[in-house]
Amino acid sequence: MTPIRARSTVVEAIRPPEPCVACEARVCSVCNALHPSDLDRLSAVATSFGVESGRTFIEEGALAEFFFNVTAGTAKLFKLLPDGRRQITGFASVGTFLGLAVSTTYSFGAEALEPMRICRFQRARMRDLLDEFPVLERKLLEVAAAELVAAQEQMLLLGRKTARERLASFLVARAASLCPLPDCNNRRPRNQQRVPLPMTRGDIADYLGLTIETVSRTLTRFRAEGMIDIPNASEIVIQAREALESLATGLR
Amino acid sequence: MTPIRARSTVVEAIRPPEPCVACEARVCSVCNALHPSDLDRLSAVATSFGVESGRTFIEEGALAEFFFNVTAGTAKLFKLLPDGRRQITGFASVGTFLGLAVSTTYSFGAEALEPMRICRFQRARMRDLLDEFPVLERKLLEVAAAELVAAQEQMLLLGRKTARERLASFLVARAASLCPLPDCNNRRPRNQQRVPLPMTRGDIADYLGLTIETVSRTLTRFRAEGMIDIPNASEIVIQAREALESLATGLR
DNA sequence: CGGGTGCCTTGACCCAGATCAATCCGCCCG
DNA sequence: CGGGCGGATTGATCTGGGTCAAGGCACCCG
Repeated sequence: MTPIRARSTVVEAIRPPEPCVACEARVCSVCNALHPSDLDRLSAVATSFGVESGRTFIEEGALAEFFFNVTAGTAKLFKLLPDGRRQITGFASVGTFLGLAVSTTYSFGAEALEPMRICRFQRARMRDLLDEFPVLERKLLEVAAAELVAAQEQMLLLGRKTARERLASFLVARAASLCPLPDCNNRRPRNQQRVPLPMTRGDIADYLGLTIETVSRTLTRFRAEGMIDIPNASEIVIQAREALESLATGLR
Repeated sequence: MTPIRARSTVVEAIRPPEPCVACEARVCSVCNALHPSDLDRLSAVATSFGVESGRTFIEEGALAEFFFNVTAGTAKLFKLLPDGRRQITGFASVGTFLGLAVSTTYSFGAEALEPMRICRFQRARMRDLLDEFPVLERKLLEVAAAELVAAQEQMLLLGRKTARERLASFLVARAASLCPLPDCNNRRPRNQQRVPLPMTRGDIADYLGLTIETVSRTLTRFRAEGMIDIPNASEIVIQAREALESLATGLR
């Protein structure tokens, strides 16, 4: 309700937030590094707020005042060229920690794909918290290292993979991210796995360095080849995971 | 002289190394985070060794036993697809810290472009060191965050920039990396700046997601347009930095 | 000093994916 | 129920950069 900053990207701010101990997103976020008994220290510096779908809540180049932690929903992270060309560098979903910038300004923008709930920390206060809990800093380093590995993988995709390989990689990665646990119920059939795509074809294109048309055509062709099913535009069903996986890894 | 591991990628190993206090690379590396009086702790776990030009000293997929710190020379870091397609994810020069992998295996390979000297730390021992010196861990987090920002910039390049924009970005970035200091002597003329290119055209191509031929043609065209000079294949001279910079940022 | 080897450059041609241009489809709203 | 709207799909065509193919050039080594 009450916008916090001049450039209102915030829809609704609640303070105090639901306490961190009760946070459902905690298990899959950096906050999990803290001992439950220390969570009230975290709650003390966190502010939770909602973001409506389509809203930009991080502006590339703006003063980087906060760190963020996604507790619900999905966002796209992107960089822009002056003429409007866009590269989506990743999608942030529940548990994602955002804002690990070096500079004083954000090096990327973020826009909600779905209604979101986000936890926000003042950078300065976060610094204190890191001093207090080295285990949290270690966790952040782990997360950063993992993202770096993912970023390098994406460079390989963008620099050297064909359109078919890019789409296959994307679908396989999406499917895998649904269920990091080996025997999640969604994974049981392994094939027939339903993969939600909360982003538009345009977003997928901007993530994979392609055009909307190529994304659409390639998906249509995957369907014709029996590798996927497309019950509706925002969901695909994997029909031949092996085939997709070997395409994704460039095995032809 | 004495190869250390089975798969000998190491040319020469010296133990004890030149002590860290005397290391010329320290000022531009993470080791600088430590107080000089603590450097002997670092020396105690470090091993320095030389790598000859062309030698692969990190094998993608191999067990990640070490962290590395480059103290002299330059390496290319790359990922491969099964059919040999290659993406160079970065170049590591003096001060670069390598091996921030999450997994137990390296997610990229590294090959020396020039004769190198490298400092090596057992991962397990490094862990102890990080526990002992949180300031070192903080420094690593900073470095990782900076690399993440650079990786996102590279994704924008690979996904959305034209060949000309890619080469312009590359040359401008190389020129800037020569001299992080604002008034380094090399920078004085700002134009006429000599930029060494220790990598081959093939390496540049694999870094920018292009082919050798496109790299060569584009550089030739830059020369014809008066933006650069090419005294020899492994060096260019920037003649019109403004023009290159606006090309690099996509301003047409 | 000559021949070889590994880049690098240049030219001719080709093609994967971009661009341009209609539809189409699902969904919302009056 | 109809019409408008924002994606998504599909078709036709174009093109930037890839591929294939000759040389060229620098450097090394015998």
